[in-house]
Amino acid sequence: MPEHNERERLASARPFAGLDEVAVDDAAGAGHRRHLSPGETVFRQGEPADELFVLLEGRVKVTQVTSDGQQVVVRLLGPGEMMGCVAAWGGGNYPGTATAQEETSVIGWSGAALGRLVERHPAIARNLLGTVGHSLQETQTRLRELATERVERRLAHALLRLVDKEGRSLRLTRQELAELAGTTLFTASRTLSAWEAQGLVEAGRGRVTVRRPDGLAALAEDASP
Amino acid sequence: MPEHNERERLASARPFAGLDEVAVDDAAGAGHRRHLSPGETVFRQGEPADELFVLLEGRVKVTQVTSDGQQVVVRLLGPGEMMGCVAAWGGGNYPGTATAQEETSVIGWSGAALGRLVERHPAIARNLLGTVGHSLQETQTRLRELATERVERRLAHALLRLVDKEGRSLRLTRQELAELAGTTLFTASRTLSAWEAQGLVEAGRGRVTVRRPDGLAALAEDASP
DNA sequence: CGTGTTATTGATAGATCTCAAAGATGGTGG
DNA sequence: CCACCATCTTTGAGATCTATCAATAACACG
Repeated sequence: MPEHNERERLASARPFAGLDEVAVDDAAGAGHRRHLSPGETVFRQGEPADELFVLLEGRVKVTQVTSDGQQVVVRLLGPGEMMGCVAAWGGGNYPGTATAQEETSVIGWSGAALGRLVERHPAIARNLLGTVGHSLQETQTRLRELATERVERRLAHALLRLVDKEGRSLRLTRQELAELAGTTLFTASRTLSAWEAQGLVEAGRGRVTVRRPDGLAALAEDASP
Repeated sequence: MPEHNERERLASARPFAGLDEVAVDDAAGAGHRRHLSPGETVFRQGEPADELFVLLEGRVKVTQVTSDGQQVVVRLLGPGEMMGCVAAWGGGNYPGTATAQEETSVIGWSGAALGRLVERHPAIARNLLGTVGHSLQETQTRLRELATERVERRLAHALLRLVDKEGRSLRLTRQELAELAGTTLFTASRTLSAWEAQGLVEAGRGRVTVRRPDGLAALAEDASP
């Protein structure tokens, strides 16, 4: 409903950063909105990737499942972030599933609409490239962590990344945290318990509050406690 | 030396796929060549990312090291592939180190030159986006594998990916294979020994030949032997 | 106050890493 | 042509982390 608010959101979203009002309005006009309740999906893994989305309001989780049912959290998104970028270059199918975590609204553009938009405002192309590239770097970093680091450190890194994006009060289950760090619910729970005993975090049902980010950072970087 | 050959290489490289001759020549003219012997680096982790490169000839390995010295192979590149794409959007520093594995020649463009090139030939922007996006997808897949799969499967996947790109005869050490799959030299060696006993592969010093890709695929996908 | 989800904790087994030692391999220079 | 060297590889034994399984507890919600 609040058009004004929506434009602000778009203007602060990565793909449209630094664009003038005209361009943002043009983009806003070309896209179409969609509202989702918790549990509904923006797109599903394997579907043809025909649209690119920007999250206006709410939180979205992007997951990938293996053939045998195991799940990984690929990304957690907050307002202003982009998803489904495969659509931008006609890349076939969505590689993951995007699920709303709370009341969420998104705005989406079809590949064709996006093409026209980029033609009118070439800066968008550069922004898109930067956004995707940024994701690539973050993913490569996670890859390196997963390949070389122990579970406790990976958990610390995962939490710290979330704190950077969303603040110290995080709303996620142990299961989700585990999938982010590539471990199991049980190990995540044990680790959080230990950290809570050390006063590093405060944990509740579906909730983790980081008390001492510096303490976690020490765990994540260094070896010694 | 062979300008003709070079243009063919560029034209078949992902960032320039589908472009007309004029554009390819323009790109070739704007970039500058560099030759590297085994062990020399195209760029190093942490250096300011000022150039984007396309590999014309040879093989290049991109690695990332952790603060405590552990190493991961982020990518292995063959002719026509792109590296250092961070430079395309002024993204700060190279996240990894690119090392020549054999006699190698590359062509590079500064961020500014690339900007001008994209202005003259907008299709390049779309190609770049597609290339980076493709890397992102592949990286996310590896991430999922690393998070959910056992070492043997990860090794199988790593080999299969290489076979797809370079054929059945691969030139890599156990160490490199291990870093690709996120495991140790020792486990990689043991696994290859087992596979060799089953006739799946043939291994030598710095060399792996895949005899039965289907057999590896069965290991990688399914659970049963 | 049930009821279903989420979290905790313990015991156990198994995969994988670590460390150590020895065996191949291929290139190089005398 | 051969001996030598650095590098790569194999294999074993033990330690350790982490997943797995099972049982219980805490929580939120209608």
